Amino acid sequence: MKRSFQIDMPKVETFNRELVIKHATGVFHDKGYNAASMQDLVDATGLNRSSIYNSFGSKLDLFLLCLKSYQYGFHKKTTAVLLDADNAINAIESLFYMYMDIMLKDNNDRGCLITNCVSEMANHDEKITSFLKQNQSSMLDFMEALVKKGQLNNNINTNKTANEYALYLFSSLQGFRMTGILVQNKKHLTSIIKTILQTLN
Amino acid sequence: MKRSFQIDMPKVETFNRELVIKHATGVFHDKGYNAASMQDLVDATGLNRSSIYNSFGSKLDLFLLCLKSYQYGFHKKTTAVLLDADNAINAIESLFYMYMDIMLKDNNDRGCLITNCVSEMANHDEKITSFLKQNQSSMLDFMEALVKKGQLNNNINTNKTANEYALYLFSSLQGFRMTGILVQNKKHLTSIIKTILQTLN
DNA sequence: TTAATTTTGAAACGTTCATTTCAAATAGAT
DNA sequence: ATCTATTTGAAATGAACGTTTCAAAATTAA
Repeated sequence: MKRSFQIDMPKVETFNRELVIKHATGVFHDKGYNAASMQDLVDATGLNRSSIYNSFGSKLDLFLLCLKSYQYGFHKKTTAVLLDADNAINAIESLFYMYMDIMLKDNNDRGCLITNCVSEMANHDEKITSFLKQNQSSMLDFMEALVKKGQLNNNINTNKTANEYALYLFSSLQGFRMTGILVQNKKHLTSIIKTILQTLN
Repeated sequence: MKRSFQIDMPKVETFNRELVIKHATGVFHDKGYNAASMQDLVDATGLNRSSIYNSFGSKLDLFLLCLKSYQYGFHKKTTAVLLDADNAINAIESLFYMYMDIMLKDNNDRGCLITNCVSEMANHDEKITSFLKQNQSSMLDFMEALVKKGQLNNNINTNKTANEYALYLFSSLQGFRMTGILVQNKKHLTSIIKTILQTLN
């Protein structure tokens, strides 16, 4: 990592870092952290064992990068959805539908990488737990801002505070993602979304 | 397993089968399936390696027994809660509070063993997936019957069918259990429960 | 071309994994 | 006491694990 301090810059990384992380993310997403072996990652990325360690540190370090990349991917998709929506309730609804599309795309959905990570690793590794808490916190902030806007524009009722609805939506979204792993039925999933949102109207 | 066909019945199992499964369940619940090693199970149960294989088959077989035992434990707790409740909406609420108590009891909740299993293993192993689907199906049936009763007694509104509310509650419960892993805050969890139930009134 | 630095490949590291093996100890039924 | 089937303990199995090592190949600035 002293590359920028060097005068010479011989042999530089040849592989596409983003692509490698994308492939690694696929492995972790499909198998989970513990069941994903270094050999799986070697096979999926096309990189050599030692190259992975050279460039990414350890399996856990690589996993953390995948989590962050996944989080960023969500962030990008989300802002795209939000720009399209004319009001808060539609934005939230579109968000759920965006997830549903992802869930139904693969025949065997493996759920949300981050939610799976909560289930598999929360309160075990410190770095992971710290990431998960930060992720949760930013998700809640995001939801709260969205609800607050909806309440100001009278799209969302004020039976509960924005903070309370944010917690509810956060919890509901996790449940929805979990449910979709086994319920691969568009009608059922749509019904769940409608019922989740019913209380906000 | 030909024991019952034998005339003689020498040396019989000495350990308490239920207790062994309870201890094994603790390990699986804490670490997840993949991260739980046979050594962990040997340590936790006090049984010898070979005794575990003799009496329970494989690690996966033992895990399946733990899942079933966990499911049965839920069933027992649930029926106790239901007998105490005077109406369906109270029953559902008590159910969520029952979960909350479990979640707050341990400082570091590890979520629901079965939900974690969905996240870690669904759509991988056939036996596991079959168990999970059966569990989901019976949970949905249970919820639907409860909601139907509530709707008959005018405790639960008929904006949605009992089947739709069952799906919603099932999804919500999973989300609630996931959320509780990182949100160890009674006020927040209580708020989530209230918001989940608001739509049924 | 040379010097500098990284990637690469292949092998090996020591550990841990789930599972098996088997002789010895054990205990119920006769 | 004897027979019979099972549990038990300890060791061993081979495979897979994450990680390290290191010489050779590769690449680029000078």
